[in-house]
Amino acid sequence: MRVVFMGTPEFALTSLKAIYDAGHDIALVVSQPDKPSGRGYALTPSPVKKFALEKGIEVVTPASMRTEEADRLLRSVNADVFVVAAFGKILPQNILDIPPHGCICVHASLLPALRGAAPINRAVMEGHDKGGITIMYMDAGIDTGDIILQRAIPIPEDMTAGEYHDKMAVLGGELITEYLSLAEKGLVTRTPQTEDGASYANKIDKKEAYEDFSRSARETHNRIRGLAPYPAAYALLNGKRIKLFASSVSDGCGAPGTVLSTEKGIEIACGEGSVIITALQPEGKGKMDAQSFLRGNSVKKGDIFNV
RNA sequence: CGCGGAGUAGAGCAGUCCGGUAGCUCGUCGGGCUCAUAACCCGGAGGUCGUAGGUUCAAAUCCUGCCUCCGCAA
Repeated sequence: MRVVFMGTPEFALTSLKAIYDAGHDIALVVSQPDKPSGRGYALTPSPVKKFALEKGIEVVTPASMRTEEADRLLRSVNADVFVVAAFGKILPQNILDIPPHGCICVHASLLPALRGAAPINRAVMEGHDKGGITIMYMDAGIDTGDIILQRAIPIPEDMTAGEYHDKMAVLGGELITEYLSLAEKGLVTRTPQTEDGASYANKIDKKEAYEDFSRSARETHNRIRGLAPYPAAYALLNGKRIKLFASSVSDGCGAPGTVLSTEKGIEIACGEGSVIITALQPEGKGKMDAQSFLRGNSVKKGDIFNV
C-alpha cells in the first residue's frame, strides 16, 4: 500500500515503525511543526518527524491542514490511504476525501468510549479494567467514524499510564498493519459506532495534575498512576512541588493530606481511606523511591501536604 | 542568552554563608543478644567531595571556566 502517515508523538511513532517494517510504501509523513521545548527552548522535532528524517522519508510540517497548499500536496502524492495516529490536528472534509481507501485512524480506546485527546491517561485515571485500540474510518466528527478493527487489553489495578501506553503503542502498530494487509486483499469491513457508551477523554490540563487528597483513596491512586510518568500528579510539601509516581491504597484515616505513617512509604490520608506513596520526585531532584526520600528528608507522622 | 534547583561512600541527605581531622540515616560485611525478627547491641569496610585551573600555610567550603542531572515553562 502507498501510505501517507500523519502523527506526532511516541505513540504514533510505533505505528509508523510497524508500517515501515511491514514494507509498505510510505510516500509522505506529515507531523507537527518543531516546537520550542526543554531548557533553553531549543526547537525540537517530533519523534515521528525525527524517525522519518533518519529513514529518508519525505516529511512536511504544515501549520494548517486547511490550506489549498496542503490539499494540493496531499493529492499529488497519489496515496492509497492516509493513516492518522495521534496527529494533533483536525482534518477537514476535503482532505478526508482524498485517498481512495479513506483516512484511517489508530485510536487508543475501545470506541465509542474515550473519544478525544487523552484516552490512555483517562482510561487509567478513571480506573477502567480494560482498554484497547480501535482502527476506524475518520469522518468529520471527533473519533466518531466507522470501526474496522478493535482489540482489547486488560489494565491491571496498579498499571501506570506509561506502562499502558507502551503496550497500547505496540498493539496499535499490530492492528494498523493488520488493517493494511486486509485492505490490500479488499477484506475490510466497517461497523458504525453506537452512541451507547460514548464518552470523552479531554486533554489533560496541568492544573488537573495537582493532588489535594480530597478524593477517595482509590480515586487518588488511579489519578497518580493515570498521570504517571507524564505529566505526573503532584502535591506540595513545605512549599515545594513533589511529583507522585507510584502508590497503593490503604485504609488509614485522617484529615486529607496528613501523613499517617512512614513505614512502608509515605501514607497520606485521603477524603476516604489513605494512599501509600512509594515513588516520587522532589523539585530539582531525580525520581526516587519513598524510602530513599525519607532517609534524607525529615517527613514525620502528622506533617501535612499542600499547606 | 527564558526562569530555577542540584552534583559529598551503594542510596537519600547534612556540612559550603563564617576555609582548619569527612558527618547523619539506610544499606553492606563481621560479631553478639533472642524461641524468633525488617527489632536491639558492638565492631568494620567503603569517599581523588562532578571536572579543570586560580587564591591560600591550608579548599567540600572562596574565585573562574567546563561537564552532567533535574524542576518550571512549552
